[in-house]
Amino acid sequence: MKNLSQNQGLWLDEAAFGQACRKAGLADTTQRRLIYRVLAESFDHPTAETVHKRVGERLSRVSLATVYRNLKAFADSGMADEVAVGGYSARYDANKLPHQHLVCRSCGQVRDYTPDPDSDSPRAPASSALDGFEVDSAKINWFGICAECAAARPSERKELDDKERRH
Amino acid sequence: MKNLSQNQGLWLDEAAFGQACRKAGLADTTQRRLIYRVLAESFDHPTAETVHKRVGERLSRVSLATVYRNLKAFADSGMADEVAVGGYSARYDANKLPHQHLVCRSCGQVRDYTPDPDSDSPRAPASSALDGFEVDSAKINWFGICAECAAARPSERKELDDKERRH
DNA sequence: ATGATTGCAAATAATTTGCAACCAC
DNA sequence: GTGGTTGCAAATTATTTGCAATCAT
Repeated sequence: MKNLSQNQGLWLDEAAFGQACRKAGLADTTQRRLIYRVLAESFDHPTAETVHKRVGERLSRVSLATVYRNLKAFADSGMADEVAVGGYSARYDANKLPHQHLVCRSCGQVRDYTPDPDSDSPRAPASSALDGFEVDSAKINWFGICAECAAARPSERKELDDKERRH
Repeated sequence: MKNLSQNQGLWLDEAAFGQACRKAGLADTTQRRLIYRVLAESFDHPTAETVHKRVGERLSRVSLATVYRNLKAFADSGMADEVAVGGYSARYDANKLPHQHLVCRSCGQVRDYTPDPDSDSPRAPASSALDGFEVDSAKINWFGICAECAAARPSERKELDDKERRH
């Protein structure tokens, strides 16, 4: 597990977490803290199930329902984002710095991609073209085949979990 | 219902549909045809439930399972796309021309947005930055508040269906 | 103290699947 | 004919919810 001191602004440290909770009207509980910490240190955009598994590997007996409730609470309060890439289950991401995603059609992995600020970022749509729709944020996903899957001959490719399918 | 003759390349006409089915190894059945037609004439990125409802308004008794099976078949064969915007259910889109989506956080509606080809489109990531990931397509969603929701005072805003929530 | 949060189990929602009858090629 | 497709009902999977006990403020 990565040390929290390596944080480069991607996630909230202990103090910032407490502050964010207070601002959102959320109590600062052991479970909540742990769920957030696990999410913040996961770079694979885990589902609720996966977060639950990882929380379980660590410490306490946190119920799956609590994981669901908290991931949603984080998303509602802006402490984390939902990543919608297709697939039956929701994925979450604690990285609040602007970034995009690379989604492999073969194995389903989701990687962060941070474009070069001035050259690669899509410009927000000109508001003149939107008759009144006010854009406040973007979610950009690039689909393709990751290096590992491309390297493996098709027959050897890591199969998608059923739950990851549907792109 | 819009006349198929208004098609401007967005969807497959009768002949092209048959051809696409053959290429994908799919039989050309009444239900399949009808489901595709309903999807192609829907501009709101409907869920399977919604497509099923619309198919039912039209004609035959097509089962929900068949709608699910076919929407997935269309997506697998490239005849349609899944639109992942968050929310519990999958949405589908028969429009194969490159475009982006505007998603209202308040009412959940999903609108097409076709950027000005040279100015607004995001450039594909430079492959040098992706260590081996081969991008083949993009899905771009802009989130915000639509004109109708912005106009309504907050209390009057059309509430999200539970199923539409989760952005 | 008071209200938010948790765990558990039961409920709901979305989607998939097995199988026999049926339709397209 | 033969294999793909459909409808139906039952099964699965993901997520939510009610409620009593417990924790945070």
